[in-house]
Amino acid sequence: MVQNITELLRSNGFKVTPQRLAVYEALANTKEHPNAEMIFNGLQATYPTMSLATVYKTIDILHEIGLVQILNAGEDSFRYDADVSEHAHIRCVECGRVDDVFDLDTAKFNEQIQQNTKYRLVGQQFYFYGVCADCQKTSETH
Amino acid sequence: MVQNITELLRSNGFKVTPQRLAVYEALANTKEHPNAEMIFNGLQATYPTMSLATVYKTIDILHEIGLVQILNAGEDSFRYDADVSEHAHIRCVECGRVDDVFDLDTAKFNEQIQQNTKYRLVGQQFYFYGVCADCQKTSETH
DNA sequence: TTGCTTGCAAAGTTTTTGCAGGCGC
DNA sequence: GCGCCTGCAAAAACTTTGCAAGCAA
Repeated sequence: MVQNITELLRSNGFKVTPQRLAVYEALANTKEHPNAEMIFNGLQATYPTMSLATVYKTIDILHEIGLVQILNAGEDSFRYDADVSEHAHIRCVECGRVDDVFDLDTAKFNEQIQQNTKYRLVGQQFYFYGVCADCQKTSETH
Repeated sequence: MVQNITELLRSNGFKVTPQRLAVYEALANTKEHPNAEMIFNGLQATYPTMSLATVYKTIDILHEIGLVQILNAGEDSFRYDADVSEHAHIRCVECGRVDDVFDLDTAKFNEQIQQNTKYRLVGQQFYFYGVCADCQKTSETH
């Protein structure tokens, strides 16, 4: 982490509150790519008064200051990831879990986009869909 | 088109109705990647009694029989594409338009996924985000 | 004729908004 | 103390569902 969340919030004119720290911590300590409700549920034990609206508002801020990336893996809800490095994701079409996919070489795409379209590129998201190891085992037993 | 929609519906046990043909035609005749409401609005003139629920139900069937792919370009609503070939999409972060991106070489990813994860791969979706030509012009004038 | 399909309305889900009280600074 | 922030409730946006009437086969 180049700069801690407290500093980043302050320098962007946001106040530092326990809720904001808690939501970020929850995201930073999991690889589950939770959606808002999963974050909310996870915080119920330690922050019983936390509201779902606050989770959404906080994520909005965390995304704005570059601490969280927003995923759209073909579900009804958005998922969030505190690892903002450029990496792809893969979702299990059976159980819905979402995992990271690192080390894909996508560098040359930027160039191709510049050539094939008239867009000025600002970002990208790559999603793969498949059946995870656990679900493959389960189907074998049928 | 390898097989026409009428045949495909029948062979999958679905009835052929004017609504189903109309929704598919609407999707096949545009490159706008419309969402359900856009399709619904576009059909209002010729099918005044068409309901939004029918659009959703029809898309569900069209997707099931492989005539439509579902896009999740980071918006609140899903978009749909009657071009089911494997190709990427790019969305303008200013105006929201979604365009096709063809000819990206993603073949070697399949192999990399098999090596880096334990998933059995079944599909993929690549999204790019940028500023389209029109919106670049607009911002220049500011 | 049979039963899938439509279209309306209602409900469900996810996310956003309004506002009074509370807290960071 | 000032003004942003929280949490509740209500609303908004999108999608799904239930059901009576209608149409494809």
